[in-house]
Amino acid sequence: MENNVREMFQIMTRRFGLLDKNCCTAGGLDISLVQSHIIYEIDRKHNPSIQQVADALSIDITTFSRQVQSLVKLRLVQKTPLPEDRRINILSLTTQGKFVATVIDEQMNDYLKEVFSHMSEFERDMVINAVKLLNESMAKSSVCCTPLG
Amino acid sequence: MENNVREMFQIMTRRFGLLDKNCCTAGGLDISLVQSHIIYEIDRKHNPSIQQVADALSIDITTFSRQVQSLVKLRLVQKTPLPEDRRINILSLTTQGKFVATVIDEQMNDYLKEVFSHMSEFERDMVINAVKLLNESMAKSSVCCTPLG
DNA sequence: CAAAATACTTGCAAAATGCAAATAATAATG
DNA sequence: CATTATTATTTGCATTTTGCAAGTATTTTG
Repeated sequence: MENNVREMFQIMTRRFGLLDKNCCTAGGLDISLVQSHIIYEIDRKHNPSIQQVADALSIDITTFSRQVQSLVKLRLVQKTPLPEDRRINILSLTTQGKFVATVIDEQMNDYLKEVFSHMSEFERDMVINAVKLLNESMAKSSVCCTPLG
Repeated sequence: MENNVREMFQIMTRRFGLLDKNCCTAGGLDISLVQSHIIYEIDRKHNPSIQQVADALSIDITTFSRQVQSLVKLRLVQKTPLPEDRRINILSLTTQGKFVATVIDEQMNDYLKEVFSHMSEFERDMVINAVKLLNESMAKSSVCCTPLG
């Protein structure tokens, strides 16, 4: 039993990773896994800086800088220097970028809905509570993942 | 509430992905995320072929072929042609490879133990049941992840 | 104001990726 | 039984991604 716990988490993680990998074609563009995470994070945070998003996703800042450049080139993301500290660049989604974020979000929600359709309502609530609990516990953990939240 | 569901899953997935990213230094070697997944899968399956592992991990077969080559070079993995069909190469872990798999496994289990330590026993059981249920439902899903199990 | 710190970018060189094509072995067909 | 698929894996090649070291620009600190 104890032995299976890691296996269960490994499989679950891999499945969600896979889902991401298949993601995403949106608005006629092929979005990579990393790009979809970046778009998601910019959408979620309120005017994040480059550094903040890189930290949140644990991506090396130099790699991230270039990822942002390519998203800017695709006209999905905008960089705006912060007036009160011009070292800092604020990231935001363009209209096109918001559209892509919405499409990806719908795809993910459809998938989650489909997965939940194989459960009873009781089970569905249990799973949601469990994931919430897991996130809270991981946030408390000293081992990993402090930047996330 | 509905809105938060995807967010919860996104955060959870990212956290477990992160954990993997930090993983692993084992036996004096730095193991990449992809390598740790490959080692895990070879350990888990019984004498898998190259094709089988590539499918299980949804890695392009040509990329995977080269990943295996580098793991062979690191003396963590062995390729053995199958006698009854010499097109097929069976993968197995060397002693060193098994050691690395064990070290990674212990790290992951320690982490899970730490995460669960922030919960009651009741909550822990709920989370484990929920993850099991999730995996079963994802397996039933038509959208994603059929090769996994 | 000079030195240190912060936010970000660029130069490289190494690694990873994936399509197309090759090789090698087996299975299927006529 | 020779020929043609089919399957498993590898290599060529060109592109992309990655991350360290070093750079620029701006702000903070002493």
